[in-house]
Amino acid sequence: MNTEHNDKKSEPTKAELEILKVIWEHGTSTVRFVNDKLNEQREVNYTTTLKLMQIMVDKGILKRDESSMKHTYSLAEEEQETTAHLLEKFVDNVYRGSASKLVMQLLGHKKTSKQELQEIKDLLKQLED
Amino acid sequence: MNTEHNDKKSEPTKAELEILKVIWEHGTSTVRFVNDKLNEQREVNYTTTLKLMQIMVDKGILKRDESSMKHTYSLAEEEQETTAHLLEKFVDNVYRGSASKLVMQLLGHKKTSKQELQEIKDLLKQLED
DNA sequence: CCAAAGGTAGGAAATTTTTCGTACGAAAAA
DNA sequence: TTTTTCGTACGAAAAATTTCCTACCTTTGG
Repeated sequence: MNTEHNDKKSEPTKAELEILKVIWEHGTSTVRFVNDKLNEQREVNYTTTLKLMQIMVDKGILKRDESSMKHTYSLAEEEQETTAHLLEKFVDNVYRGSASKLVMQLLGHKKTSKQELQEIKDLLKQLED
Repeated sequence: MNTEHNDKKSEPTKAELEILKVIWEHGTSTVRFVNDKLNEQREVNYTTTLKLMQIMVDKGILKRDESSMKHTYSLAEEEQETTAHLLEKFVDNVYRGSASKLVMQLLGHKKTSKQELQEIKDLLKQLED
């Protein structure tokens, strides 16, 4: 028996999601890189980010490559798997499971740009097969 | 100066969202009612729910009517305002602001029923005006 | 009137999440 | 070689969230 893993497929917390966002956008990263990105938004201590990423490995959200001194961290699960899971929960929690209610609000929302709207329509057209 | 209010438009926490769900579904409620609903899912102590709802009043998420002994709690903000706000954040956090990416995943998702899918399509058709 | 049932208030404990201090090892620079 | 820089490990503090205990008040039933 080697490493001690935490098996529960736990949801990322708020701070963990921030880190995920960086890795989703830039791919496999070092702690230094992620921390620098976070610091473009707000001040975070390096060891804070390190600790969080270690926790995420323990939770099974990230994988760590320890072969070189500067460990690199990558996704344990595809971005789409994770977001799909988050989306499902979100629809349940906020729209009582009604995906169409969500889309309705999205389309009615001023912040959704014309371009986004057009993309969504195109998408739907494609689905007519 | 009378009551001490907390002005920050703070996001509901996880536990608070559970309570919001009940009030969204059933409207203005007493603590007893909300607590009973919650207990259909998991065991929660009455005073826990009470405390949470008091906190939500302080945060400005709920309003309290204290005129009768059994206080009743109602929404301080329309359901749609709240969910729109949550949705916007969700799109930003999980889909880097791309609403179409979200819809794409929703449509591709097995858990989205045929019926939901049809509703969404109809909705889009309606928007062709 | 008295007891029981059911309500609110508020502090504090318990838990979870976030942050950081300190120790220590490896690599790079002087 | 020595010092400085940069990395990880890990425990524990701090902060946020969730839970519940206790006190006390009001209403209801006997």
